[in-house]
Amino acid sequence: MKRTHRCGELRAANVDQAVNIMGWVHRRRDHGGLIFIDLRDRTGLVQVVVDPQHAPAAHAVANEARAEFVLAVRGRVLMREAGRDNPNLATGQVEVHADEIELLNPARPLPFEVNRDVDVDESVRLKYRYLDLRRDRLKRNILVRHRIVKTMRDYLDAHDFTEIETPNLIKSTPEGARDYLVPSRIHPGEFYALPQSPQQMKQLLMVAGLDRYYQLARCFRDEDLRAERQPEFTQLDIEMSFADESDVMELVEGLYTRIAEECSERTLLFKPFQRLPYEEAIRRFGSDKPDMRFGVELVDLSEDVLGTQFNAFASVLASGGQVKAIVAPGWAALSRKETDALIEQAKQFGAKGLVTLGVGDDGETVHGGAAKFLTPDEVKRIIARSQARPSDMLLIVADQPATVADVLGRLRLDVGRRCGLIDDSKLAFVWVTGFPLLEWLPDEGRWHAMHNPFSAPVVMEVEALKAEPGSIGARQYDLACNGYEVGGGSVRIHKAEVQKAVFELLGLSEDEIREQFGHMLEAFEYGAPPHAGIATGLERTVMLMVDEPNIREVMAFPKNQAAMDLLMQAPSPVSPKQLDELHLQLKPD
RNA sequence: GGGCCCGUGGUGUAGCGGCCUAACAUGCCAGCCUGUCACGCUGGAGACCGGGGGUUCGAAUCCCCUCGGGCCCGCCA
Repeated sequence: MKRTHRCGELRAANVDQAVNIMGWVHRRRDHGGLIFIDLRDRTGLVQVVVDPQHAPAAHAVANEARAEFVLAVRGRVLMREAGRDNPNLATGQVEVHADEIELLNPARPLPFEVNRDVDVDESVRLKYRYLDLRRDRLKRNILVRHRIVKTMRDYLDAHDFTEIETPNLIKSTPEGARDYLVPSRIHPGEFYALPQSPQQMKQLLMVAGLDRYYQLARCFRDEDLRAERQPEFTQLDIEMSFADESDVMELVEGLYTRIAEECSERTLLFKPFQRLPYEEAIRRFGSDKPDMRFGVELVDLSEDVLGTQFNAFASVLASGGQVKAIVAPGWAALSRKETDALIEQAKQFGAKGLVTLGVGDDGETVHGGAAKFLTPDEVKRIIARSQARPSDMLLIVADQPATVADVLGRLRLDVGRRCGLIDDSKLAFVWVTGFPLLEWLPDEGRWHAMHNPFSAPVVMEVEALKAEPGSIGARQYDLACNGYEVGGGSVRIHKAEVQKAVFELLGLSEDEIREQFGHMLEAFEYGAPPHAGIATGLERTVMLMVDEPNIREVMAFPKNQAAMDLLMQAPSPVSPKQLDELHLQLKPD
C-alpha cells in the first residue's frame, strides 16, 4: 500500500476519494460492532470508521489495534452526517471508511500517554524523547521552529545573503565561555575547540569579500545550564560588509517582525521595536535586557534621603552609592515571612539588605523595620517620588549603582510576575544600544570586553582609546524581548591598529596577540572592508514565539540540567583503545 | 562550588505519625456495547511509598545520609 494522503489534510473537498493513509492509533473507540480509530500523523488526526459488515478483515485488525499501533488504512472519504461532525477537529467534517487495514507495527503500552497533555517527569520525557515528540506540544514547537528557520532563510536569501558553513573543529581561545575540547589523534597533546560562535570566521568571510553572510550555526559552551541555556545551541549568525548599526538593526527588525507575525500567536507590543540606551535601561529597569511589558520602574530616592539619620542609607550615600526603589502594588499586606523571603532573595542577588516599607491606607505613613529611622519629611518625599499608593510596598536597595540596578532589576521581574502585570500575549522587542566597550573586572584588575573584543569603539583614535578606556562606548546593539536576550551584535573593528590597541587594553601581551589573533590582524592588513553583524539565539527566538519557559521544549533532543543526554546516555566512558589513540590518559580519582 | 523545591502502581495526583491490608484519575488486561470522538458499562491485575540508616510501641508521613529530577546564584552573552 502506498500513502496517498496525510491524515490531517482531509477535508470536504476529498469526499468520495479513495485514500491510503498511514499513521498511529491516537485513540480507539470500540463500540462492539463499529470501531472508530483516530489516526494520527504529523499533520493531524482523522477519524477512521471500521464497519464489521463492510470490511470484516479490517475490523479484525482494528479489534486488535491498541494505542500507538502503526496502521495503513485504505478507504474512502465520506462526509459525516449532520450532527456527527466534530468541530474540534480540522478534519471533523469528514471521516475515512476503511476497506482494508494493514498492521504495519504493533506497540507495547507506552511509558506515558502521548494522546494527552499531562505533566510527565522530565527524566522520563527525556529518556523517551521520541515518544514525547509525538505529543502535541513538542510537535507543535518543532514545527514552528522549522517555520521560523525557513522564514530566516527565505528572508535573508531575499536580501541577498549567502549561507556559508564554518567549521566545528576550530582553535581554542581564552576569551569568553569554557570551550568544549576535542583531542587530536594526529597531533599528540593538542586539541581542537568547538566554536562558541563563528565570530572570527564570519569576519574573515567579510575580508574574503563574501559581503553578506549568514549561517544557522551550531555553538557550544561548556558552562552550567539554565532554563534558557543548553551546552549546544543554534545561532542565526549574520555579517555584512559596508554596513553600519542601522543596516543590521533594520535588517533584523524586519526579520523578527516577520517571524512574529507569521510564526507566533503573540503580537508585537512595539512596532517599530523600542530603542533604549544602555544607561537608560539600567537606570529605569535595572537590566540590559529589560522586560518592557510592564512598568514598575526603578526610582532614585538618593536625593530624598540625603542627610538622613538612617545609617544604612547615609553610609551608602557617603561612599558614592545610591538609594533606589521599586513599588510593588498591593504588597503592603505581605506577611512577615514573605517579606523575609524577599530580603533573603535580595541578599542572594548580591544586596547587603533590602528595606521594605509598606504604605499605609492613608497613603502617607509607612510601616516596616526601617520606618522608625525615617523622618516624616523623608517618608513624604519618598512616597511622592515613587508615586506609591496606599497598600503598596516599597522595595529599597542602598548600595553601589551596579548592585542596586542588578538587585532591583531582578526583584522587578518577581513583582511583575507575581502581581500579574505581564501580558503573556505580547512580544516586547527592544534594542539596547550604547554599551560601554569595556568593563572593569575589579577582582582580576583588568579590562574585559563587554561583548567581544572585535566590537568597534565609538572612538577609533588609538590615543583616545588608551587614554580613557572606561568611558568609551561600543558600537554595539543588543536585541531583547520579554526579559530575554535574543541577540547581540556590533559594528566590528576592521583596522589592524585599532584591533591591536583593544587587545592591548584587554591586557594581552604582544606574544599572546600574535599567537591567538595574529591571523585576524594580518587579515585586516589585506584590505578588510568595514563590516557589522549580529547573532541571535534560535532557541530563544522559538521560545518567545511559542511562549515556552524552557529551552528543552524547543529542541528535539536536549540535554538535562546536568548536561546529559538521557536517551543516548551521553556522556559515557570510552575504551582504553580510543583513549590511547588520542594520547590521553585519565587522571585517577 | 552553593541555595531552594520535588520523588507514592506505567503516567498524573491524594494521603503528611496509628483509621493505609495505601486512595483517586488515567493507562493496562478481560467481558459487553453499531455513531463515538477524553465513547460508555462491568470486572480484574498493578505501588510497600526513589535507596539506606535512624527516632518511635508504631513511619509513605519526623530526622540524617544518599541517588534522581527541576529552578536559581556563581559561571555564561
